[in-house]
Amino acid sequence: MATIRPITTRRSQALHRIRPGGGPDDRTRWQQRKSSMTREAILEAAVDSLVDTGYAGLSTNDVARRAGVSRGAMHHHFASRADLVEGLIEHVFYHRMRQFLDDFLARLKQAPTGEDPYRMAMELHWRSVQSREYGAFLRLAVAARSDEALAAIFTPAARLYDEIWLGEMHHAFPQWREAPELMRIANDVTQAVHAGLQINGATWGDARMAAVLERAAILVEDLAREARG
Amino acid sequence: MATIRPITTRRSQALHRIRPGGGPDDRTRWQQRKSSMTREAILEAAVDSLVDTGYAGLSTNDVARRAGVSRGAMHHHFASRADLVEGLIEHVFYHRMRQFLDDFLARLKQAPTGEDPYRMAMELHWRSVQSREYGAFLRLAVAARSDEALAAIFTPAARLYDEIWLGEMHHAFPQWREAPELMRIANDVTQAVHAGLQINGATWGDARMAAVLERAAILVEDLAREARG
DNA sequence: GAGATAACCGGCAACCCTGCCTGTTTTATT
DNA sequence: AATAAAACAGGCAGGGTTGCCGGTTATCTC
Repeated sequence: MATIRPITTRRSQALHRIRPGGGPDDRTRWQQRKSSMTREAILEAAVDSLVDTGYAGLSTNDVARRAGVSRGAMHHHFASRADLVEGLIEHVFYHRMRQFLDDFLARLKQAPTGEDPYRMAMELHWRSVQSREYGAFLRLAVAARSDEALAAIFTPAARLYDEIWLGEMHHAFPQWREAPELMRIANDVTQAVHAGLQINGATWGDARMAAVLERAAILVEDLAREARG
Repeated sequence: MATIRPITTRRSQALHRIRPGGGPDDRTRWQQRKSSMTREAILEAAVDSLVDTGYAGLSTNDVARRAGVSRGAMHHHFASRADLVEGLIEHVFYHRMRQFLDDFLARLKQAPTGEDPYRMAMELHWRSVQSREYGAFLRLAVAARSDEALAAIFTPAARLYDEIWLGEMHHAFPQWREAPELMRIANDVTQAVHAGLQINGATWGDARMAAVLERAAILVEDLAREARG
């Protein structure tokens, strides 16, 4: 049983443990450093390509073009399209989560005493679903519904990050410790509503979106009240 | 201002008004009839192709193959991929809505007095988002987020059907007449949650999905209470 | 400094998709 | 019955994508 330490000293260590290989901040070997930089460039371009053209439209050619990298280099880092997709999934999950958690933990640390932490978290999550990475996530999630090969990579990754995510929430909101299932519901409802709004938002317009967001916030507050007593 | 008639005599006339051209049930001219039958077959195959391969992967070739139709016939009915997409969008919206409204109005008519109509409607909607047509809708909605040409066709169609949909709900639940915006929120929350669950469901599993569905149902009942007084 | 190794380059063959275009068969009109 | 028109068939060129492979350059190791 892991001891629960204050979040301010943790800075989402679970995420760091997950991250494979040394990032671009490896100073000793220039070759490896440059290599991992082009790798990152390729993955960033892959996110763009995925968001622009969709999963089926994602082509190694297009990605190499966008990244300003030769097809040879592309093939060196990712031998096949499947390899690229695998790296892409990792990349998308990691960066989206990292972005949210960094923002979240930072604001939790320096929060004004009056601020409602649930509203704050929901607002940050809402911002995170508007990111490029979430666009990529949506593409992948929808494609995985009917592509078994993709699902075989995507679903386990999604489950892993979901687990880490819930763990972080658990640490961030110790008030819910007596009712973890209520917190999980609050989390799931938030994510579901935000995902749904990303799907239907363009049709409904800002006003209707805002109304739904507000109701979701109230629901989470209700759950928090329920958890306290 | 249109007079409000009992739904049982209406059977979603608005939908019939929308539907372009005579369907396959045109008995006079065999040529036209057969033509519209292959057209339907093509569109059905297009739904399959869209769900299987995604919007970018949707190819006229593949659709013709699935429909068991020559490329010539394909080209005759839909001169370009864009034409096919246009027809496909119409087809998907129409059939999904038609399916839901038919089921909904039928069950409303013969509802046992004890049945909660909101739960019933939500259950039917949940079933409808599990349909093939909703899978196609998801593909299109996600693709339209970054494809302007697609969005130019998709968004107006989505708005039109949304309007008809809300109109039908309005007729079906006259109890909300005093608070139409609350009913709209109930509708939007339901659709958003169900969409979000279609995105995240594979990751979360059935138990978590059920919990979210239950909370959404409670929220809708709260809104109904609020609307009554 | 020299060999080993990793990073990168761009061409080739096979395949698929699109849009167009020329025929052929089936149905409608008169 | 004859002409018009709609429905359908399938080939062709142009372009894009994939996976692979031989060659080149930069970096690491000893």
